[in-house]
Amino acid sequence: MKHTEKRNEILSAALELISEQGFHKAPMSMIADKAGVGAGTIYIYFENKDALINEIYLELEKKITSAIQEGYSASQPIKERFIHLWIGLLQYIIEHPLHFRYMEQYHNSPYGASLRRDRILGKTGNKSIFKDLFEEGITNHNVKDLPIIMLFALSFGPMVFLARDHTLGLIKLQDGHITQAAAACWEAIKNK
Amino acid sequence: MKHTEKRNEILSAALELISEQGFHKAPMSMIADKAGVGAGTIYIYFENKDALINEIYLELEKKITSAIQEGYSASQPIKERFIHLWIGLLQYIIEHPLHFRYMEQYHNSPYGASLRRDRILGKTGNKSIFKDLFEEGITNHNVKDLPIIMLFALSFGPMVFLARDHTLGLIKLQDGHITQAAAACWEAIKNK
DNA sequence: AATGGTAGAATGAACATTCATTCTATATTT
DNA sequence: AAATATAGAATGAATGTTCATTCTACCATT
Repeated sequence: MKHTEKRNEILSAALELISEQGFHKAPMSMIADKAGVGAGTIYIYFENKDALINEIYLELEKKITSAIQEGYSASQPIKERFIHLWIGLLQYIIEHPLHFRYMEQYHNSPYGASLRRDRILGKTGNKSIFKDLFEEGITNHNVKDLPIIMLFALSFGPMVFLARDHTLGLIKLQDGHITQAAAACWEAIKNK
Repeated sequence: MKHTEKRNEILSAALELISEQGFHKAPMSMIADKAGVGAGTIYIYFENKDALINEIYLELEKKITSAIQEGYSASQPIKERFIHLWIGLLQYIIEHPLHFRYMEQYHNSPYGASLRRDRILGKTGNKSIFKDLFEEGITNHNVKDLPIIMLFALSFGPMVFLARDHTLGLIKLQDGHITQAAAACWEAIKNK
């Protein structure tokens, strides 16, 4: 087995266990077993458990970012672009429940809190496609002139709730529901 | 110190530590210290750590439920009632950041996974002020005819995001922001 | 002195991490 | 080509730490 392959085995074993059981119920020994690898081997590929956890997060983020860009056309009206991105992201979440559960866990842990703080308060070239879209919308008076972070909350808060309910089986999201929810979020942020 | 007092000392020490550090970084010994009590004493008042954790959750739930009912006037128009409840709940969260952080932790843990928000939603016959309001709105065509759980997501998803950002110090919510957010949520669910 | 309640030390289980040893694949020599 | 040497990768038992929970000696009250 090649170096990269083994690394990926470890990453995906950890992703699966942590998503399903949480950080504390996913011991390194169990991750090693699931990856078909010795416990010590993990430490050849990752400095420690924290590093492994952060690495998984970064990889998921990369995948999600590239997934939602797909089919994005900068030439469309802003409303259509917003709805395209919103639906694309929710679609991704529904198709990758483990990824979503992992991100949730991460965000609700010290790991995620400090990362988020750095991202938002630090000024290190933190651009995102959504941020760009919101800024454009504010400039052109298509979107309410609110702090970006509030626009994020209005757009993604409902999405996360819906995704959670869906993965928990409390609701079976139909295409119609998704379209309606996207439109409702647009109505929440659009300028009247 | 009376029996009830000591019990409360333990509950509030645990609430504070767990809110700030998370379940696993809040050892029983530390809770005991903070409560000014021996470690073993906690086991006189609570069967084990799980029981303590669940008890805190139940007490918080009771407090929050009664707090949001305050000043609620069933005779007002539905929009005003919605905004009153929404702002009241966010206000409570802002004034009790520890309570909010605790609830968040709990929901994102094995403990809370089962309970979930059917409590607040009143899925199990348990009357809920929100559910009633949404149902009334749908009947009278003031609110979009969507599944209750979606209306819930649209209304409270943004609130949870805002509260999280606020308690993390990422945003300082002004009264104006809160009012605007409440109005935006109403716009998301109202019938056009 | 007997009772009831409490403190905090003792216990043992779970876990992350380390490290001495074994294995494997490639290079070097014959 | 076969035989041997070597680097570095992999292993998993051992270690030290952190906890939840239990146990015992002590204190206050009667």
